[in-house]
Amino acid sequence: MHILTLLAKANGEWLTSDFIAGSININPVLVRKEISNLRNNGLVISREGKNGGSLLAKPAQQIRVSDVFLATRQGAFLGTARNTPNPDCPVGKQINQQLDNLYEEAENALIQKLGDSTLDDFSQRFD
Amino acid sequence: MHILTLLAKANGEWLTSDFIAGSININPVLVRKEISNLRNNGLVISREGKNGGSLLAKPAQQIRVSDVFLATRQGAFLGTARNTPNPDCPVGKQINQQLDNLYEEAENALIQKLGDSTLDDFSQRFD
DNA sequence: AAAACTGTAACAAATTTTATTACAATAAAT
DNA sequence: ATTTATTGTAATAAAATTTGTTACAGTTTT
Repeated sequence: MHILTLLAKANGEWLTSDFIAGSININPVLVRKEISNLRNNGLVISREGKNGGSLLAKPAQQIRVSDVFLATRQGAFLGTARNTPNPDCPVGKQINQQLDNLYEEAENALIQKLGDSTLDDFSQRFD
Repeated sequence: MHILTLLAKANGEWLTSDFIAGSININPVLVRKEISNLRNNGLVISREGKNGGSLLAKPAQQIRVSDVFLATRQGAFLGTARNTPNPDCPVGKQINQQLDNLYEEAENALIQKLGDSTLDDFSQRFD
């Protein structure tokens, strides 16, 4: 959201990973990695070379916050089952599947809520 | 949820941390730590000594899934801001506050959804 | 040709999570 | 009473994940 907000407020200027990293206060390589992901999800475009940088791929009014969530989430966001429960226990045997079901329902409610507002709405909250 | 589901299906029997750990397939000390948290949140009661263990503090019909979420979440669940953005950037200066606002709204929608079902509903999904 | 960028890989450091060991305190069973 | 089984908790260790760094080839403008 930080990256995208900067891009939304850049008004067509190509922002460099260095500039963005300076605002977030992290390493530019991490910014480039995340931008790579946002690009793969159709939210930004980038150009290489001198005067390169990134730009929103479409108007901020057309990017829902849920699109950002979907692009940036990594697997299940509510609890990542890192353990392998006991298959000989009736609960252990099914718990991961049942939790996945529960999480999916919960996520759908969340996504619906996040679909109510756009990147433009969000970025207008800043001075 | 795994711990609570086992307790819900135990029908008044005191389950030991060893038994629960065997179902989850983790170390019993981790179970005792989480039970300590659930106890502090009024969801389970425990007793020490021989034949000790834990029990639900109230009927599973009276425990909403949102109660479990609220008891077990650690801080903000959507993105934990571990970085300190640049205070000299208009976006950096405000981003954490604005994200907190966004997350809070989103969480409220999630909590409302999770309030629709109870631990009893969840545990009945198991054989 | 030089300068300013991106893209990406390889590696290192820091942080967080998970596991283990240990043991005092407690309560039931014998 | 003593033994046994259990919780509660601290201290420490190991493993996994996240974050940061360095390096450099490739790209595009000047």
